[in-house]
Amino acid sequence: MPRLPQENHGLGALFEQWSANERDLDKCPVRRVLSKIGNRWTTLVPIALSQRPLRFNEIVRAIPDISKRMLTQTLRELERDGLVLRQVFPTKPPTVEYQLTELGKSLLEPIAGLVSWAEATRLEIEQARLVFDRVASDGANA
Amino acid sequence: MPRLPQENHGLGALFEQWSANERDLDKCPVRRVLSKIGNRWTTLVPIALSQRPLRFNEIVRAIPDISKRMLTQTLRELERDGLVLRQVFPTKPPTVEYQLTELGKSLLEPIAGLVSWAEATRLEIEQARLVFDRVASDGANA
DNA sequence: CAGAATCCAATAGGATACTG
DNA sequence: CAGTATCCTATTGGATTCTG
Repeated sequence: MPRLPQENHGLGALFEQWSANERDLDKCPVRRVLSKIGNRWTTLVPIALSQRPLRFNEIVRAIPDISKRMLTQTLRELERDGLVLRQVFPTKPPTVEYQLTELGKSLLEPIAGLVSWAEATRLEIEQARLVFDRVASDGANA
Repeated sequence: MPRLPQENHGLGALFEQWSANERDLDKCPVRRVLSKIGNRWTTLVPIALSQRPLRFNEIVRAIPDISKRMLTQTLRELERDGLVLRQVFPTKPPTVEYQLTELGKSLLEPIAGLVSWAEATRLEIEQARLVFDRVASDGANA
C-alpha cells in the first residue's frame, strides 16, 4: 500500500492552490497573515493591550524597546485593521487611550497557541541545536 | 463593581513578567517564537513540506519566489532546530530529501490556527479598512 | 502627553555566477 | 541536482529633533 500524502490541517493544500498561480502569490491567505505576524510589533502591541486599555506612553513602558516611531506606525495599522480602538479625551495635555476591539481580542487566541507551542517545545529544540552544532563542529575538525 | 483586568489566555501576564527585567527581553518566550515566525520563509517551508517530503528543487518550485540562497539558509535553521530532517542519497547527481520531523509537524497546528483566524476575519478587516481610509480622506479634504 | 518629520544603521533578502 | 560565494538592493527600524 503506497504511503498517502499526510494532509496536515489542510495547510499544504491551501498553500499549493495559491502557489499554482504565480501572479497572486501575495494574495495567498497563508502569506497574508504571516506577513502581518512577521512584523515585530504587530503582535506585541495587542499582547500589551490584552489586560486593559493603555495610553501611548504606558505602551512604551510595557514594551521598553519599542521606539515612538514604530509604536505610532503599529498602532495606526492595528487601528486601520479594526483590531485596536483609539480614543482621545480632550484634556490638557491630551489623553489618548488604546484598547483592543473584539476582533483584536480574538487574535490573542491563535497567538497564544503559538506561544504555548514554543514553551512546550523549547527544551526539545535546544537539545536539537546542541546535537546539530556538535556534529557540525565534529565535521569541521575531522 | 470595578472592571477587572480581562486576562486573556495568560499572554499579558507572561509578557509582563519578562518586560520587567529589561536585560533579558529577548529571552521572553513570546518574543522568541515571534522572531522565528517573523522570518518570511521559516513558516512557508514547513507548510510546503506538510504533505510529503520534497527535494531541494521541488521546494523551490513549491515556493516560486524563494531564492536558493534563502532556501538553503532556512533549511539549515529548521534542521538545526530539529524541525526538518535532511537525508542524502548517494546517487549521481546526489538526491537530497527534506521532511518534517514530528516536532516540525507539530508546528503546523498553531500555524493553522493563525491562518484560520485570518480567513475567518478577512472580510471584517477589509471592511474596517474601508471605513478607516474613508474617514482619513474625509479628514484630509475637510 | 502624543505624536510628526527627518536622517541614518542594520538586516533581510534577491541576482548572478560558480562548483562537485 | 544541490548547493556556495559574492555583490547589491530594499525594507525595517532606531535616534534625534520638533510641535500642539
